[in-house]
Amino acid sequence: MKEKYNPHSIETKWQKQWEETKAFRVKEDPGREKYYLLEMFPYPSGRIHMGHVRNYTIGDVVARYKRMKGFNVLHPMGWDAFGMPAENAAIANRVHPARWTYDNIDYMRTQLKRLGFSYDWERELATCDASYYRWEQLFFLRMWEKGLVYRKRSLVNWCAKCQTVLANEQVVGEGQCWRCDTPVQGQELEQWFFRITHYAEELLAWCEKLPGWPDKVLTMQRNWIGKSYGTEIDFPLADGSGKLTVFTTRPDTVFGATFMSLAVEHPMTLQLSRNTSEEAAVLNFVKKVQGTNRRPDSDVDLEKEGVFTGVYCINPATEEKIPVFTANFVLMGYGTGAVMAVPTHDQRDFEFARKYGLPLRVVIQPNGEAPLSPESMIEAYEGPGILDHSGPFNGQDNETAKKSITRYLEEKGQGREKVQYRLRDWGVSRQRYWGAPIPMIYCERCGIVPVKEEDLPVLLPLEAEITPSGGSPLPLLKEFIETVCPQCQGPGRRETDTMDTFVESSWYFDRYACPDYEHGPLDTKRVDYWMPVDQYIGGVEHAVLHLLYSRFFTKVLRDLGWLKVDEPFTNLLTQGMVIKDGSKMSKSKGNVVDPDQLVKKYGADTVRLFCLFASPPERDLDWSDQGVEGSFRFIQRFWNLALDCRGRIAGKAFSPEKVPAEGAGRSLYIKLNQTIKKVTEDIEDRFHFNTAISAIMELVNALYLFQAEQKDDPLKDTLLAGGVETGLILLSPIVPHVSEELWNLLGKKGSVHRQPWPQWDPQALQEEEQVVVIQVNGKVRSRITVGASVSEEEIKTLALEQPRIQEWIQGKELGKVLVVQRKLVNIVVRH
RNA sequence: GCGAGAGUGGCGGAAUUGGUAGACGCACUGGACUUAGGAUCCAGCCCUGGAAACAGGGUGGGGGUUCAAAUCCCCCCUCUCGCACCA
Repeated sequence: MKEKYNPHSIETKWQKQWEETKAFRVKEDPGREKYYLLEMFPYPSGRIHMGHVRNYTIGDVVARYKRMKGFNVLHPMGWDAFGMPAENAAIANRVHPARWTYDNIDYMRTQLKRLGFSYDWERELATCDASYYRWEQLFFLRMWEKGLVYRKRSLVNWCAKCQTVLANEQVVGEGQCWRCDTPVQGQELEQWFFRITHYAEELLAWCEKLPGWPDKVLTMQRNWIGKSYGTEIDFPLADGSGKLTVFTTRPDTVFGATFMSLAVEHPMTLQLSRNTSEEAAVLNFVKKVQGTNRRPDSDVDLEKEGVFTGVYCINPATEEKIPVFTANFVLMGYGTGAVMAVPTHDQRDFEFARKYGLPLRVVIQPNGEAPLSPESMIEAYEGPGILDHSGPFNGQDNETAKKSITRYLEEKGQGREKVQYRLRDWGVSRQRYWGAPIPMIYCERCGIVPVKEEDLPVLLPLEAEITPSGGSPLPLLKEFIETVCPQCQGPGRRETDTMDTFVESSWYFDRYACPDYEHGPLDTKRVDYWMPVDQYIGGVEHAVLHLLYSRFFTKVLRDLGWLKVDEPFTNLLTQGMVIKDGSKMSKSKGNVVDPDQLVKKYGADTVRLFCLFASPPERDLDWSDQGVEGSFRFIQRFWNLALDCRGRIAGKAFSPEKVPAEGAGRSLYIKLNQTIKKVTEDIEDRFHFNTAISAIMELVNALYLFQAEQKDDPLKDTLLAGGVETGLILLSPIVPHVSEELWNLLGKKGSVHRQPWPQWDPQALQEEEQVVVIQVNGKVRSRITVGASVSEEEIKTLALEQPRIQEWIQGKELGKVLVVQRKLVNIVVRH
């Protein structure tokens, strides 16, 4: 009697066994080659979603595959456990964020275990544990000592809903909060910053040395860092009271600068207009601009506006007096917040000049075209050309002029070459409760004083009451705030801001190497063994956020002496989203598929199989309930095959020497080896599990036929045994439970997961008979089957002899006959 | 506007270096088994013509290179993602 495939009993049984035997625990072993496979850890939001299932299934297949290939595989899991949702839940359900978070972790852990992922659960960590974040506080102190942390008053991004500041990287779309989509407002606040700009050049340079990363991600990072070469030019104020400095990538156009524009936030804007007749107008304008959203809409450009500040400065090239404006389109956050305006060669300045009747002077004439004149121009000319109206530089081409004018200004002491980055420092202060406290103290006498290292951790007080208003309760908590200044022993006040949760996720992968280490953040010996991560897998939405921060942090920890690696992730796989009915799964769309229910209905193996089979990992996965049924059917099909021939193959050991030299047995053997090769290469080289699975399906189809047609031959039974067992091994990383069960039911010893990964027999692939396609003028007209020993010359002859081919070439002039690798013959004829 | 990626049957997707377009699966159609089938097995399944053999067309559109193009080159269209007044 054949057992029925019952996924639940099988899966519970093996999961229990893996758990009890700690099957996936790893130890550092310098004698073995390591492989560190990591998936982006989840935020414990309550339940896992299909995106997690997909991400972790992809990772698990690779981890299991690498283990079978003999690597010492680190495959850990943990929780990105600080963050806003816990506070929101606290308000909504009157439950403490800690309680909510740890309950979620407990539930989600069981969900992950039900999917059969091969994690070393002994390395599990949660970033909200003091045993984790205490080290982050230590990093903060050391970075402070090195000048990599500083406090500064500046214009920051404020999310009114989350009631906190956001980093530039966390402002997404059209200026919205990455978490809640609320439009972000600008606010002037004093904040803690990490000096990521110190590493701008290195972060950029290493983009060239990460061949295992997708180009898309590297491009996004390069653009985000945004390096450009240009010149800083000083424009003295006309009254001699100082100067304004601009950054420009077009120093070649400086002779055309007929006015200047300052950002409304530029410190000089209000200062210059003070006590002039323009003061009121400027003040008005600044207020008005700051009150509006200045991000241009996707389709309509914001109209350029500005007002005269009442003062003039001197163009250092022309020595002319030019007016200084403040304008709504000048950004304070880039360059110096002041720009020289060249209306003829910059579209924004052109529009501005036309609106306010400011003078235009053409200083670049396009090559070989009619010369430009200010009267006839309808838009700015931003292309290359020859200098005009530029004094001694007339006649130079503009690229040369960039250098010569910069040199000229340098000699005058009014300019210098400048490399400008778009990247700005990482604001890490969050006005939130559920995060790692920033270990700093304010003292009236000593100013800002770091907490002493021996006093770490600064514990997040768990007795805090979350207020329904949504603000952080920390500033209200006397026991927390009131402390002693470590320097003068006088009264001190603790920093109540917590750290951005992206700080925690910037080094968790290092801590997995030694999650239990108590003498420091990282145990050098273990971390050096495991780092860097060989393969990192996660969503592309972190292309600049988490992935840039992690790269930065790795370099910081290296420079602080805790790490030896320059980069954290050697290879990166960004998986696509899970889509249903044309859009991303979301509660609001109502197209969410619950992993729990699927596992309940079909079992984890089916869910895993479908996630891998439906599309290659980097593409979006289109969810299909019928597709899931198909995956379930395939598992059953394999189950039935294995058990149907259990009697025939029991105790029969496969050996390649016994394979028949020809016939159905030989074909099956060839198919088997083709499958091993295809599956191995698809997993190893490109993570294309979908095609790996198709190949196994083909093998199963072949085994079915073979089993039905080839009977009464013990030799064929051993071949069948070899086919079924190899199929099981190939499938085991994908559907681990059912493969282990069948391995057992077939009476095989040990665990299928401990089997070495099969190798293909290259001989078998070579000697295969080939179908050769015969084309006439590129169109397929016939096919012949040839053996391995047939030469190209013979194939050519055979092809021409074919009656069907004769019909096509008869009476025509025979041209070239091309033979391609025993695959194809193309006969060229003219008529 | 700039940058990146994609466009292949009714659907998800194959075709790895230019060499049989549509593997594998889903859906659908027919058949077998059956009291029954929403189980299982077998077969068919790009379009047009044809009973079939076969012929012609076909990978977003147009052009080109080549014995041969989904694949390479040029132009255009559509979609997705990222950045976006960056001086």
